[in-house]
Amino acid sequence: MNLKQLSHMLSLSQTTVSRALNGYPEVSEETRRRVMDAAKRHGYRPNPSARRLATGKSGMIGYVLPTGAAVDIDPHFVEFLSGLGDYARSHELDLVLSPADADDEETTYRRIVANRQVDAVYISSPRPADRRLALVNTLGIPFIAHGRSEGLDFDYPYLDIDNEGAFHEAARLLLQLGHKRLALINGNERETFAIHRERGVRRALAASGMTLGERHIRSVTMTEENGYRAARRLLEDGEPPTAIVCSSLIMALGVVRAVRDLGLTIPGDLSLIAHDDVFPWLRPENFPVPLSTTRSSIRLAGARVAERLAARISGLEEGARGEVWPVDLVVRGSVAGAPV
Amino acid sequence: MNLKQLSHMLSLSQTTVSRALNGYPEVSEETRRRVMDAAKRHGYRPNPSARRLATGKSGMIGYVLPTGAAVDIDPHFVEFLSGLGDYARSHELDLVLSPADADDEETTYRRIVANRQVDAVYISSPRPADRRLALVNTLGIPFIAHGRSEGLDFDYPYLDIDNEGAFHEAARLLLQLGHKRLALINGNERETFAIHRERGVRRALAASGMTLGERHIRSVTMTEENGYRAARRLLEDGEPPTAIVCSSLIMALGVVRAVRDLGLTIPGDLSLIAHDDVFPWLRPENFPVPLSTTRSSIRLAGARVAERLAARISGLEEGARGEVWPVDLVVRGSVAGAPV
DNA sequence: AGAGCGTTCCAAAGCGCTTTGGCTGACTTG
DNA sequence: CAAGTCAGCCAAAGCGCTTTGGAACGCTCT
Repeated sequence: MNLKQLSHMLSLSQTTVSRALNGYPEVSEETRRRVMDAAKRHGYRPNPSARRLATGKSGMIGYVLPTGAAVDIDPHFVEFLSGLGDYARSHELDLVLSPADADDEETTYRRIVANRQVDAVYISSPRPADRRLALVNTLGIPFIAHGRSEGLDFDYPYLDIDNEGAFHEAARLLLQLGHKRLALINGNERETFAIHRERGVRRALAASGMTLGERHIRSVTMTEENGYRAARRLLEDGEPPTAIVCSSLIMALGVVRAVRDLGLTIPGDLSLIAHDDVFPWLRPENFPVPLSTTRSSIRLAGARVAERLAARISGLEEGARGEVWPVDLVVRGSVAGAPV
Repeated sequence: MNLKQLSHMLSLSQTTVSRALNGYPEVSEETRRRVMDAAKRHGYRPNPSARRLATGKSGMIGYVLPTGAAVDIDPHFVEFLSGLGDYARSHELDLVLSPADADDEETTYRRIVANRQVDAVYISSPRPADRRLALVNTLGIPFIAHGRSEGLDFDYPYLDIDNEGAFHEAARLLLQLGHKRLALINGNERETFAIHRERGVRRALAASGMTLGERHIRSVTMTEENGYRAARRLLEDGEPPTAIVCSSLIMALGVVRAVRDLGLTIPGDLSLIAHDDVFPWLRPENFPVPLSTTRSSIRLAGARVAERLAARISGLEEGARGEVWPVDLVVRGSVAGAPV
């Protein structure tokens, strides 16, 4: 059943039927109703390929997926996707993942824009001066960044959580509990979120007249193993920290293991707070000692990004609106006063 | 630059240019070369929307993503995706994720097929008598299942690992080490892979004249918490197992925690083997006691599925070819002889 | 020389939609 | 009452590609 047949059936022109269906004003209400009815009754669905050729709109949102033998997709991605899907599903929006060589994403961005394969894209975890943002900005395709960049000479729309605030609060709590030696096990230092978190911790320390020494900060890819190594190095130091703030639950697993291996205890010898993006399969309350966290559902962020992307596509949202979500500090058993 | 302009430029018809570019035989080699040259020089790229309308082929592969508030996407998905992307990238194949209500995926499958949105789909972890397989099979779209179903009255192409064999080997090893009380912490019992794994364990036990008692098998969703609970229930039983085979690394985390909480040790009191899909961020060799595993890279599977999907799209692969990959049994410190 | 054939190209008809630029007829306006 | 306005509809021209059904040409063969 295509437009031609449907319009013939109604003794109307394709023009009128098309307009009736797409809510254009130049068609009488009665005709519109008649058309809508017939369309529903015959299960007419406009052919997306045809519509796409005619309009240049695809009804899909895009994501360029960096791949390569040495590239690991962040496990958070799947949760973000869940949220995105939650929204997209109810709006018949599809998501197209365009795998790209991690060393040359630009080509892929250009391709999907030139081909008009998607109506909008989202960009995850932009780094400082992220080239992808500059690129999509000049290419003129609607987009939203999940996370922020720094040092760009233009504004852009984004959704981010208050990483700095979250880690500021976490550090402040630890300081209030009397800890004098704080350490930070952070994500890769090239990531903006890691920079913000470090900033938060530094700000809290500064407020108490302290600083974060070189030796008390580790920036690594967020794996269990790296968490372990970082923690060992910190704890085996001459002046080991009495409290650690850690950028992910997965790394926290490694920290806990290191603490055990060294015969120490949480929170007796070490207080620990980690950031929790809320995984269904690994929950901080189930850590050997329930883990205090700065919590923010990455899933909700996914849904919100999808929603805003849809709004941008339909022109409801414009400009470089930034949105920063507050982060909860959830205190559980893993923090205590500094050891004497 | 479109076909019309290019052909005008060459003083050829659109037909000829199109055929030259697409490798049809009815064009002379000289003309083809001339066309190819000009196309490359002017950076001509056929408009995919137009091509798609004309041919009905989209150059994309599809995946229906079940979503919903209560639905969690399997974290393995992201690794599978990595592999898929590795292959797809080099072939300019995109992947479209169509989010669907988890309770009604059928509508979405019908839509993407009717709309010819994708040239092929893959279906993950089919369950026994999986309706999706029956559906795509009748809809006639090329597909490949990652995993197997059971009890279907037709054959279908799939890629699976030898779950039964893997768990058979794991159980056999434990039996050889003198363990008399084996337990299995499995994935959801409705999943085919869980059924196969159970079958493998039972077969090994049967070969030694033993059986797997009701109390010694747990089938749960694969989270850390469920691993913990299952292990506690097993180990606090009157006749606790001396060895556990476990369906995932994430659950194994929970098992290890339970063992600790109960004041037991691995492998002194309990031997443990888990299945490892190979995550970059959680490695069995880094468990408190290095974990023995049945190992199979889900990432490689993703790449292979993409490859076969591409082959099916281009007609190079046909029929219901099944492919079963062997699984490595990697022995590490977590297994030992049965306690006396 | 004329029929027959294979090669190489072309014009035009799709694919199914949106959108431009009118056309009609009824209704207001001075 | 003529001119202007406006709602409501339509024909046809795109969008840029593939593919069908020839046509033209040069060749071989009888």
